[in-house]
Amino acid sequence: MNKQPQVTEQTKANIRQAFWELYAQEPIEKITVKQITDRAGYNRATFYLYFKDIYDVLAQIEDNLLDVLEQLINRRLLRESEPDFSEHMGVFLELARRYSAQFLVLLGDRGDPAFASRFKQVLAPILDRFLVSERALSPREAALLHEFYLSGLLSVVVAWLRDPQGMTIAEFVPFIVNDVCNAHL
Amino acid sequence: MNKQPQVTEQTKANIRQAFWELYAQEPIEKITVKQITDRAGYNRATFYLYFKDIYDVLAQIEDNLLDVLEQLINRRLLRESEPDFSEHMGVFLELARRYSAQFLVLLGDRGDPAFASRFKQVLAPILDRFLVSERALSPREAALLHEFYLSGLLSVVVAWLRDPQGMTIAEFVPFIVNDVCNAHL
DNA sequence: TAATTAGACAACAGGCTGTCGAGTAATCTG
DNA sequence: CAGATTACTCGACAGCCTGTTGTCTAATTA
Repeated sequence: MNKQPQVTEQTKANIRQAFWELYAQEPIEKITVKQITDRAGYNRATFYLYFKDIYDVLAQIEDNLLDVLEQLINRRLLRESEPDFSEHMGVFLELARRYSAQFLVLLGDRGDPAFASRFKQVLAPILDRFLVSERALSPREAALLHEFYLSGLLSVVVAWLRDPQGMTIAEFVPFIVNDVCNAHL
Repeated sequence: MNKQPQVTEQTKANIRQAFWELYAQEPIEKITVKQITDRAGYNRATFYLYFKDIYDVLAQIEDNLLDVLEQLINRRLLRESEPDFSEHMGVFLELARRYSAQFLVLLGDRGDPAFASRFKQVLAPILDRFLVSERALSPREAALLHEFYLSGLLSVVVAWLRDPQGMTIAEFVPFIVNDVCNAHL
């Protein structure tokens, strides 16, 4: 029986955690490997056993987060034969709440714009199922309308996450459906 | 007559230009002062006469861009007693086109998320004049709706800029007004 | 013409990065 | 259970980048 890999995983997790605590406080370009390993309690060289550089740590965290999102979408949302927007929104908002600490940092002012792009790519197929228009749009117009809703919805969800004293999911969903999206659902 | 300041300004402009050429190609954290000054044809130390660090160069470029935008808004748009959304949009799109190279980089995947925030703050007062809702919204709801449109419109404009072969301003404005925003104008 | 100022630079100290080889502890094998 | 092997961690090194200081040159001023 091999017990070592657990040590490795624990070490990686500790380093990721230390990185994340720093990343929530200061921009990534000010963070040094020494800061991270000091905080995690390892030698600086140990960092390089598990990560290529500091951006690799961030990438792993992002990949993991997008994986969770993708699983949710593929397993719970895209399978339904009669999709319901409110239900989809509710499910998504629960996930957003659970990972709000990460989302708020990654999508915030010190965050990673590339993450926002990837996030939107993952969400795109869901929006496709609901977006309609009065008038028949050209492919180009449809793509732009899609981009509008994708960015708008993502931003409004982030704004909602930023205000923990604000609306509950039960209040927020009908607001989105009735007041924000009423034109194109 | 003092001719020196012109030399200074030219030097700064050369350094800014060299930085920008690099920034369009690679992420800012990979850029070194040496790269910039080599490209601009100065000694590395000269850089520090005019800029605090590399982020200071970016900040100056961003400030300048937001200044231009703010001037446009204060002088041409907010003064009108009977504002017209289509006209505002058209004026804004001309500016966006003129500076599209900068906007596309700053608002793109390798860009600066803080710039997007500041950009939206500058645009906010304009949107305030046009955004309405069927139902009376609470302040919290109104803020969220505002955020939705601000982010959505900015993203759709960026998507439009990315596609130079795409719609003209004359085609794009009515699309925005009639197909995208029809619910809340 | 002499003094002052602006502009540019070479050189230095200090910090961070990425790597390599050595050391220690845990696991496997005969 | 003893010796070999593997997993894991660390100290140390070379090289690059940063930010600053003092110096040199050329232009401006008096």
